Amino acid sequence: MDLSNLPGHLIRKLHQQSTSVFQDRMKAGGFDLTSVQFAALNTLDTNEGLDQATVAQRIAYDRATIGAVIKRLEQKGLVVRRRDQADRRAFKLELTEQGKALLEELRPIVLTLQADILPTLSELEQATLLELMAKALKSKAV
Amino acid sequence: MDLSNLPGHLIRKLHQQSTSVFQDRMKAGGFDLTSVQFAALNTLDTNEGLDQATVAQRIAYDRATIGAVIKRLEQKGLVVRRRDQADRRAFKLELTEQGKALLEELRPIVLTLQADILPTLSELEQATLLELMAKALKSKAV
DNA sequence: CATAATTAGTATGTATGCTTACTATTTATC
DNA sequence: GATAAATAGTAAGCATACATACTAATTATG
Repeated sequence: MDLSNLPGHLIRKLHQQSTSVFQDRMKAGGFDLTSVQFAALNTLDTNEGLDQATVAQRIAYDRATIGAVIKRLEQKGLVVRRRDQADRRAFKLELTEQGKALLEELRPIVLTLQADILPTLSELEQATLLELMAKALKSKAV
Repeated sequence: MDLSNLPGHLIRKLHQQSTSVFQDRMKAGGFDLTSVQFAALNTLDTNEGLDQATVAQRIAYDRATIGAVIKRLEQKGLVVRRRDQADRRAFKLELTEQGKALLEELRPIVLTLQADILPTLSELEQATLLELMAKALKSKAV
């Protein structure tokens, strides 16, 4: 039984390649941010005042994981957490000026890097792959 | 900037879906094994006496990660490690009878589960996706 | 053949990623 | 309006995943 052609294995390796490219580019640019941290940061910019649970849902992580991610973003001075007065269980999250500035700086880099995740595919092949992945993620029957 | 259509994000979510299906099926069958542990086990069956570094290379993990994985497989009584007399830095890894039996039991389940990772794609679409992923993993120019 | 470079595995530290259980608070329900 | 159910966040535990540094052993090189 050869695993190497099974979906699970191919997907895992592709994910590995993807995060590796992201990390390399961040390191090359002198930035200290993971792809998860970037995703959280980016979600907050377009939606000021979200709480952690909503951020988690938007980028498809569980609450426990996002809690730790936000904690690190806060420690880096990129995000602030304020108790939501309307719902005192929750925090309202906001980017700091530093967070906004970093995000503006990172966005073009992250956009550029996407093509390098799939360097051996033609434009058409990349588009096809993205389309199929998006479809594969839609409404699992289960 | 919408991340949801970028390669990195789609790949991560697909990976998430993939591991989730694997875990669900294992749990449903009453098995206690992760996809990584299965991959290691499967590699050892077809290649008795491999060392950890080679296993890591075969399934594309780093040495530190595979060391912990093998340790857990050993604790579960599925694998034994013997010092390689020809190279006393290394261990030769072998499946126990229990390991072999479990593997035989799991293989058909793992094969079946692969289709459920991509439930919304047609046969042709699945084949196309696998082909493109395989190509995307080939010889990164860098 | 002595020493340098490499290699196998471990240890440590950081960061996901998920589960279960817990507290505090809010919403639903009777 | 009291109580039950649900929700936000945290805590603890387990399992990847990778980088760096370390020890022990092997191989390359002068």
